[in-house]
Amino acid sequence: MFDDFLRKKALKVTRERTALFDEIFSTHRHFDAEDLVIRMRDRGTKVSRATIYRTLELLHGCGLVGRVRLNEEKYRYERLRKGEHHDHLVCSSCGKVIEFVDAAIEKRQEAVCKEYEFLATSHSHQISGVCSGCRKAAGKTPGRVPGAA
Amino acid sequence: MFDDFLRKKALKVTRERTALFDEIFSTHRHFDAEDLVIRMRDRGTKVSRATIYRTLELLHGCGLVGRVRLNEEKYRYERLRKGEHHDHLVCSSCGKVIEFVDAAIEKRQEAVCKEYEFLATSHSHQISGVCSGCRKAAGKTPGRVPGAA
DNA sequence: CTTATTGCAAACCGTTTGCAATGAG
DNA sequence: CTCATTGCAAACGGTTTGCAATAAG
Repeated sequence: MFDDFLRKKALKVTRERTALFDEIFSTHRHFDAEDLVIRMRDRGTKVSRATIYRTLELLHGCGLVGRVRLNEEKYRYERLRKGEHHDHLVCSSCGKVIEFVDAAIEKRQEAVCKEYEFLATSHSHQISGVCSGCRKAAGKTPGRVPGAA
Repeated sequence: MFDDFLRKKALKVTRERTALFDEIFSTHRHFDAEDLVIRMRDRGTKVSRATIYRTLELLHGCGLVGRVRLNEEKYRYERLRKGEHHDHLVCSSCGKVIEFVDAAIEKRQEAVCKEYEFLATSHSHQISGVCSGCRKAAGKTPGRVPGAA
C-alpha cells in the first residue's frame, strides 16, 4: 500500500523505504525515530537517520503512520489502520502506552466543535499517570524506562 | 501565592521571579517562553531567557502554571487556577487557542482509567483544526500565524 | 556571611537540510 | 539518461546547564 502511494506520486520505491515500511508494519508497537534506527540496525538493514525521518514524514503524510507528541521532546509514531482511531494512556513510570477508544468521548468532541464552529482535522488525547503494573510494583523499584517522562 | 511557595521551600523571592509572576498573571492568555521574553522586554524589566525557563519550571512545579506541547516543537504555558481545568481547540491556520470544558468527557475519562486500573495524574486533550474566523476568511489569505502548525 | 540565583554562552536533543554521490525508472 | 533519493555532517530551534558574578536572607 505504501508502494501504491509512492507510485501515484511518482516517487521511487527504494530498498530503504520498503525495508522501513516492512519493519514498522511488522508490529503494532508505538515507537520513536531512535527505536527505528535500532530496529533497522538489528535487522541488518542499514538506513540513515535522515532517511528514517524522511520516510516517516511520507508515511505520516499518507496516513499510514500516526505521529504525536505525548508531552515529550520527541515524536512518537504508530502504525495506523484506516478508519481506526484511539487515544492513549501513558505510564510515566515505565513508559507503557495503552490505547483506548471511547465512543462517548468522540461524540462529545464533535458536539464541542459544532458549538465553536470549529472544523476539526485531528485530535490527540493523552492521559498520563501510572499503569496497573507499576502501581502494584510500587515500592519495589518501579521499572523506570530510560526515556519516560 | 508564588511567594508563599518560595518561602515554604526556602527559595528566594527575587526581583526577577516577582516580575515574571506579575507579568504572567496580568493576563489569561496562553504563551510560550519567547512571548515572555518579549513581554518582559517591553515592560522594561530585563530577565534572561535562562531565568525565564527556570522560573516557568518552578511555577509549573507548584501548579500555578500549566505546560503542554500542542504537537509543536515548543511548550505552551498558561496560568492555572486551582480546581479549574480545560481542554483546547487549536487553530492550525491562525494559531488561536480556544479553551473548552466538557463534564461528560471528564467523566468518561475517569471510567476509562478505572477500567485499566490506571492512576491518572494529568491529561491533555487537544483538537486541531480551523477556527470559525479562519473558516469564514477561507480563500481571503487566512491569517497564518508565524509559529502555527 | 552563606547560599541561592542570575546571566552568559556553550551544550543538548531530537529533527531538518544542503550537497555531492548513488540508484530507480 | 534523468531526476529522485540517500548518507553525511552541519544547521536548527527550543530548552537546559556549568560557571563566575551577584544578591537575598
